Amino acid sequence: MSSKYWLFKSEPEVFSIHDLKRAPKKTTQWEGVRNYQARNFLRDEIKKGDQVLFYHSRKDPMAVVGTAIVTKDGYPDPFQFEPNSKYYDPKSSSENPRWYLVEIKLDQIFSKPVTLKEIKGNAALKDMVLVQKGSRLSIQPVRSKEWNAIVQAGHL
DNA sequence: GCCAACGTTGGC
DNA sequence: GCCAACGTTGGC
Repeated sequence: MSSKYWLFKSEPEVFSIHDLKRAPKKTTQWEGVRNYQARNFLRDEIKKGDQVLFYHSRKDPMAVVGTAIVTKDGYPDPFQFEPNSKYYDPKSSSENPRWYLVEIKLDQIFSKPVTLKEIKGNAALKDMVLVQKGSRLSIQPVRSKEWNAIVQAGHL
Protein backbone atom coordinates (compact mmCIF):
# COMPACT_ATOMS: atom_id res chain seq x y z
CA MET A 1 0.00 0.00 0.00
CA SER A 2 1.27 3.46 -0.77
CA SER A 3 -0.85 5.63 1.43
CA LYS A 4 0.17 9.23 1.83
CA TYR A 5 -2.14 9.63 4.77
CA TRP A 6 -1.90 8.06 8.21
CA LEU A 7 -3.46 8.15 11.63
CA PHE A 8 -1.27 8.10 14.75
CA LYS A 9 -2.82 7.34 18.13
CA SER A 10 -1.57 8.86 21.33
CA GLU A 11 -2.86 8.97 24.86
CA PRO A 12 -3.01 12.70 25.60
CA GLU A 13 -1.85 12.13 29.17
CA VAL A 14 1.33 10.64 27.73
CA PHE A 15 1.80 12.91 24.73
CA SER A 16 -0.92 15.24 23.45
CA ILE A 17 -1.13 17.45 20.40
CA HIS A 18 -0.49 20.38 22.76
CA ASP A 19 2.75 18.72 23.82
CA LEU A 20 3.65 18.57 20.14
CA LYS A 21 2.88 22.27 19.80
CA ARG A 22 5.23 23.03 22.70
CA ALA A 23 8.02 20.78 21.40
CA PRO A 24 11.14 22.33 19.84
CA LYS A 25 10.30 23.20 16.24
CA LYS A 26 6.89 21.62 16.98
CA THR A 27 8.61 18.39 15.99
CA THR A 28 8.98 15.05 17.75
CA GLN A 29 10.28 11.55 17.34
CA TRP A 30 7.34 9.11 17.39
CA GLU A 31 9.09 6.63 19.67
CA GLY A 32 7.85 3.60 21.51
CA VAL A 33 5.80 1.82 18.85
CA ARG A 34 6.18 -1.87 19.71
CA ASN A 35 3.83 -3.62 17.34
CA TYR A 36 5.18 -5.31 14.23
CA GLN A 37 2.47 -4.21 11.83
CA ALA A 38 2.85 -0.60 12.92
CA ARG A 39 6.66 -1.03 12.81
CA ASN A 40 6.45 -2.12 9.19
CA PHE A 41 4.57 1.04 8.29
CA LEU A 42 7.14 3.18 10.10
CA ARG A 43 10.10 1.37 8.54
CA ASP A 44 8.87 0.81 5.02
CA GLU A 45 5.97 2.99 4.03
CA ILE A 46 5.73 6.28 5.87
CA LYS A 47 7.78 8.90 4.07
CA LYS A 48 8.78 12.51 4.54
CA GLY A 49 5.91 14.71 3.38
CA ASP A 50 3.19 12.20 4.26
CA GLN A 51 0.37 13.62 6.35
CA VAL A 52 -0.86 12.42 9.71
CA LEU A 53 -4.13 12.63 11.61
CA PHE A 54 -3.31 13.07 15.30
CA TYR A 55 -5.74 11.03 17.42
CA HIS A 56 -6.27 11.18 21.18
CA SER A 57 -7.14 7.77 22.64
CA ARG A 58 -8.33 6.55 26.01
CA LYS A 59 -9.41 9.96 27.24
CA ASP A 60 -12.68 11.77 26.65
CA PRO A 61 -13.31 13.01 24.12
CA MET A 62 -11.56 10.44 21.97
CA ALA A 63 -11.02 12.33 18.76
CA VAL A 64 -8.84 13.35 15.86
CA VAL A 65 -7.54 16.64 17.20
CA GLY A 66 -5.34 17.91 14.40
CA THR A 67 -2.81 17.10 11.73
CA ALA A 68 0.94 16.72 11.42
CA ILE A 69 3.42 16.19 8.63
CA VAL A 70 6.20 13.62 8.44
CA THR A 71 9.55 15.42 8.49
CA LYS A 72 11.87 12.40 8.54
CA ASP A 73 11.63 8.87 7.11
CA GLY A 74 11.81 5.85 9.39
CA TYR A 75 15.05 5.02 11.25
CA PRO A 76 15.79 2.78 14.23
CA ASP A 77 14.11 3.95 17.45
CA PRO A 78 17.08 4.88 19.68
CA PHE A 79 15.14 4.16 22.87
CA GLN A 80 15.26 0.41 22.18
CA PHE A 81 19.00 0.53 22.95
CA GLU A 82 18.65 2.52 26.19
CA PRO A 83 18.62 0.17 29.20
CA ASN A 84 16.99 2.83 31.35
CA SER A 85 14.18 3.51 28.91
CA LYS A 86 10.80 1.90 29.28
CA TYR A 87 11.09 1.20 25.58
CA TYR A 88 14.34 -0.78 26.01
CA ASP A 89 14.40 -4.07 24.11
CA PRO A 90 17.30 -6.35 25.07
CA LYS A 91 16.62 -8.55 22.05
CA SER A 92 17.29 -5.74 19.62
CA SER A 93 20.73 -4.74 18.36
CA SER A 94 22.09 -1.88 16.29
CA GLU A 95 23.10 -4.40 13.60
CA ASN A 96 19.57 -5.75 13.49
CA PRO A 97 17.20 -3.21 14.99
CA ARG A 98 13.66 -4.28 15.71
CA TRP A 99 11.84 -0.99 16.16
CA TYR A 100 11.62 2.12 14.03
CA LEU A 101 10.24 5.62 14.32
CA VAL A 102 9.58 8.63 12.13
CA GLU A 103 9.60 12.31 13.01
CA ILE A 104 6.52 14.49 12.68
CA LYS A 105 5.85 18.20 12.92
CA LEU A 106 2.59 19.82 13.98
CA ASP A 107 0.60 21.16 11.06
CA GLN A 108 -2.64 22.34 12.64
CA ILE A 109 -4.82 21.87 15.68
CA PHE A 110 -8.48 21.55 14.68
CA SER A 111 -10.89 24.26 15.78
CA LYS A 112 -13.31 21.39 16.36
CA PRO A 113 -12.00 17.93 17.30
CA VAL A 114 -13.55 15.17 15.20
CA THR A 115 -14.76 12.67 17.76
CA LEU A 116 -14.76 8.92 17.51
CA LYS A 117 -18.50 9.04 18.01
CA GLU A 118 -18.86 11.37 15.05
CA ILE A 119 -16.62 9.17 12.89
CA LYS A 120 -18.67 6.10 13.81
CA GLY A 121 -21.82 7.96 12.83
CA ASN A 122 -20.53 8.93 9.40
CA ALA A 123 -21.33 6.30 6.76
CA ALA A 124 -18.57 7.64 4.52
CA LEU A 125 -16.02 6.79 7.23
CA LYS A 126 -17.24 3.31 8.11
CA ASP A 127 -14.25 1.64 6.42
CA MET A 128 -11.63 3.55 8.41
CA VAL A 129 -9.21 1.20 10.15
CA LEU A 130 -9.92 3.16 13.32
CA VAL A 131 -13.48 1.89 13.54
CA GLN A 132 -12.88 -1.69 12.45
CA LYS A 133 -13.85 -4.12 15.17
CA GLY A 134 -10.97 -5.02 17.42
CA SER A 135 -8.47 -2.82 15.61
CA ARG A 136 -5.80 -1.71 18.03
CA LEU A 137 -3.27 -0.50 15.49
CA SER A 138 -1.61 2.68 16.72
CA ILE A 139 -0.33 3.56 13.24
CA GLN A 140 -2.90 3.19 10.48
CA PRO A 141 -3.26 4.04 6.79
CA VAL A 142 -6.00 6.53 5.92
CA ARG A 143 -7.68 6.89 2.53
CA SER A 144 -7.62 10.28 0.82
CA LYS A 145 -11.41 10.61 0.96
CA GLU A 146 -11.28 9.86 4.70
CA TRP A 147 -8.55 12.42 5.18
CA ASN A 148 -10.58 15.05 3.32
CA ALA A 149 -13.77 14.37 5.26
CA ILE A 150 -12.06 14.55 8.64
CA VAL A 151 -10.00 17.66 7.91
CA GLN A 152 -13.14 19.39 6.66
CA ALA A 153 -15.08 18.37 9.77
CA GLY A 154 -12.22 19.67 11.91
CA HIS A 155 -12.80 23.17 10.60
CA LEU A 156 -16.55 23.39 11.08
C1' DG B 1 -11.17 0.81 36.47
C1' DC B 2 -13.09 -3.03 33.77
C1' DC B 3 -12.44 -6.31 30.45
C1' DA B 4 -12.92 -7.96 25.39
C1' DA B 5 -10.11 -8.38 21.81
C1' DC B 6 -5.81 -8.78 20.37
C1' DG B 7 -0.65 -9.82 20.23
C1' DT B 8 3.40 -12.22 22.18
C1' DT B 9 5.90 -15.72 24.67
C1' DG B 10 7.60 -20.02 25.77
C1' DG B 11 6.99 -24.97 27.25
C1' DC B 12 6.27 -28.99 25.10
C1' DG C 1 4.55 -25.39 15.32
C1' DC C 2 0.66 -25.64 18.72
C1' DC C 3 -1.61 -23.28 22.05
C1' DA C 4 -2.23 -21.91 27.10
C1' DA C 5 -0.80 -18.31 29.74
C1' DC C 6 0.33 -13.86 29.97
C1' DG C 7 0.62 -8.88 28.63
C1' DT C 8 -1.32 -4.83 26.23
C1' DT C 9 -4.61 -1.80 24.01
C1' DG C 10 -8.21 1.22 24.19
C1' DG C 11 -13.42 1.89 24.18
C1' DC C 12 -16.71 1.99 27.54
